[in-house]
Amino acid sequence: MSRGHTDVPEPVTEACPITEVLDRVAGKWSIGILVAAAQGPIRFTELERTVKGISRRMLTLNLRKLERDGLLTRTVHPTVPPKVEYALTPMARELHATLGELVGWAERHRSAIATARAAYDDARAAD
Amino acid sequence: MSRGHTDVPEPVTEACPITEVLDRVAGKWSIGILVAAAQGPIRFTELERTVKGISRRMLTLNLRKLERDGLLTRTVHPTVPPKVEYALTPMARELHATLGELVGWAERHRSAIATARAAYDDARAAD
DNA sequence: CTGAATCCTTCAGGATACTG
DNA sequence: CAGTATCCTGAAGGATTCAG
Repeated sequence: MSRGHTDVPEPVTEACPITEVLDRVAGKWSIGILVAAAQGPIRFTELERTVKGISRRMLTLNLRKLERDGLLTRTVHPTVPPKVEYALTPMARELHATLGELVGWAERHRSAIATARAAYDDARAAD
Repeated sequence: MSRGHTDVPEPVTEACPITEVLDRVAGKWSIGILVAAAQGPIRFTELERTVKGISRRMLTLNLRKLERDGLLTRTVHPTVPPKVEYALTPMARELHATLGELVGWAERHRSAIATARAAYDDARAAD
């Protein structure tokens, strides 16, 4: 959350369920991981390859966060070499489905947004 | 987006509509503003009071971003003192509705997540 | 009232090397 | 293979001041 260096009591803002979801899904990678794991159980290295651009460190941190929130299960197979599989929990599958709605919105309005931006930008460019 | 200081071409990851939405709604405040404005046209100072904890700077920056993306309209009333009203566009209303789905998810699983966390945490506490 | 500008702190996240 | 441990940078965001 991070509220800077001051320490005002922050009277409101909490108890907001939207913030709750977003905090869970925030960051550059959480969703990518969720999507990659949606296909079925997936291994660490597979994730590293599938979620393009992610660093090993960020992958680990995000996996831990998602696991902690009960969105991912981590299964260690005591073989050698080690094999660890991550899978979505039912709760996470629901989330994944709901995110689909957002994707729908994004796809429907993608071009409208691009247009709005262009308009806004060259309205200011015309100073 | 910020990809750190390296400059790898980043072959994939883009064209992802989820990232598109999230980028638009990301940050601590965008959603709060959207929600506050969902009630109807709202003035700068009202937003400052409604979105608890936001700084004037962040409010301005986020308003500009949302306006640029075509999610908010900004209407200046040439009175004195100046009066500026912000309102959601139809596109933003749709988004607001869709976000409701996420809120639903959050509310349904809020306690499950809390439980998962507690379990995870004291599983490690028991080293 | 509605901002824009400046300065400063915190933190997410990248690179890399090392371990069981 | 599946991580952990360091170190470092850029961006987000808070405080404050100035201006139309």
